[in-house]
Amino acid sequence: MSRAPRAEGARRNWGSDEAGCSVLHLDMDAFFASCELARRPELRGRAVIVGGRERGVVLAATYEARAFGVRSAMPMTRARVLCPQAVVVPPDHRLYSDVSRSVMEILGRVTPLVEQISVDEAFLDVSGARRRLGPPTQIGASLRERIRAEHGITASVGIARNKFVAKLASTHAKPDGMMLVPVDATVAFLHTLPVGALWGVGERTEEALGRWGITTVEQLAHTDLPSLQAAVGSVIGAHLHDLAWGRDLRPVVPGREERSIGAETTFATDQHDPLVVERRVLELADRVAARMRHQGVVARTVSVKVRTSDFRTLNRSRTLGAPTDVAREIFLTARELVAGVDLGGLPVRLVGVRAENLRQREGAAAQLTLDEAVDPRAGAQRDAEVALDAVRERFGRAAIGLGAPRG
DNA sequence: TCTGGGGTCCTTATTCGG
DNA sequence: TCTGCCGAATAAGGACCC
Repeated sequence: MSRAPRAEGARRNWGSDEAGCSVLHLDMDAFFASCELARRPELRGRAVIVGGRERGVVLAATYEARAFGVRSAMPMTRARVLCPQAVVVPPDHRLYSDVSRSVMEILGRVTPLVEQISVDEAFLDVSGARRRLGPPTQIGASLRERIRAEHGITASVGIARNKFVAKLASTHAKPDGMMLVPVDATVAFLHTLPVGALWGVGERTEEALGRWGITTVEQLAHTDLPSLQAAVGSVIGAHLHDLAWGRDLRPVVPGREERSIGAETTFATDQHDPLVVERRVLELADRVAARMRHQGVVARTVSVKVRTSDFRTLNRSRTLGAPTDVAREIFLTARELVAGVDLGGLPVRLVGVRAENLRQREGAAAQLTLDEAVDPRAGAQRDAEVALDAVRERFGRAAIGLGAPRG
């Protein structure tokens, strides 16, 4: 699912010295599509695209589909034109997260130092596992084999001295491969790549660098820092310069806490009716709050996102007096924020609700109790929503919805 | 061709209290 | 009491990642 550009020149054997290379990046190939193939083996060998309906984008495509130019994040309409014979499968996120959890368990048997960075990839620091399990390449090979045997999907592995280089190595090992970048080959490897391969260089930054004549990592490495910072900003400039020389001191951090929880949806057709938008905001607030309660967190800030038909995106946020995990409170705040957005007369394409400034509910308990003392209904509302959680746990999400509060 | 949904982080402007 | 300055928190937007 990675969109980072690759360089054919970088796809070669860079040597076999594993000394100092303890960071392993594991990335599952065409993950969503691989999961679908694993449960429907009759699709193997065919062009398969996982993606939504009319207004969706490609979430994953098998390599057979990619041969026709299909890429992830491409609008489905375009993908169907490029590859009309492809089998299109709607996404089943429950399946993918189940497989993901199981794969992460496999990784956890190697070392507790596993940092999951998305549903389909993770970093491992195997420095402590070498004596027990052998060199990193051996650990990588055995992980790939176990994932294939248990789930029928392939994963690629990059091994290097730090996270950033390991990630680039796995990208260039795909599909179904493994690449080691020895410490003393790191700079040579990086300097075969275009700037767009660097983590943090997207379309805009690539453009900005291009205006300064910088199109390759090697050129970036040899650009003096002040010029670089003038081109892309001081923080990003310094960061990219470090990366271009293979310097990345970020450690592998297991179990990072989430900073925000959100939900958003695009309407099937652009929406003029504010009541329909409001109804959707309620559903989203409900989903967000349920997830917050499930994870035992409360939020101090509520933010909304509105995208108009011309694809302009507007954000509004408000920090609450006291943290909450109650859908009703999130909804009431979100509704006000959305109502305050100047749409310029345009219909709404997308609306989203996000809870930010998260903290554990435990630590915030005193504040919550105080709040409930001021307004006892807040406690009652929360109790009602917890009861809803229990019903949904037994009968499914669709079993029961949250009523729209008045006022 | 017409652009999802889940996030993180950075930048800049504004506000507010001391 | 007024002014200026500073730092922290907030708000909005944007780039980026998978």
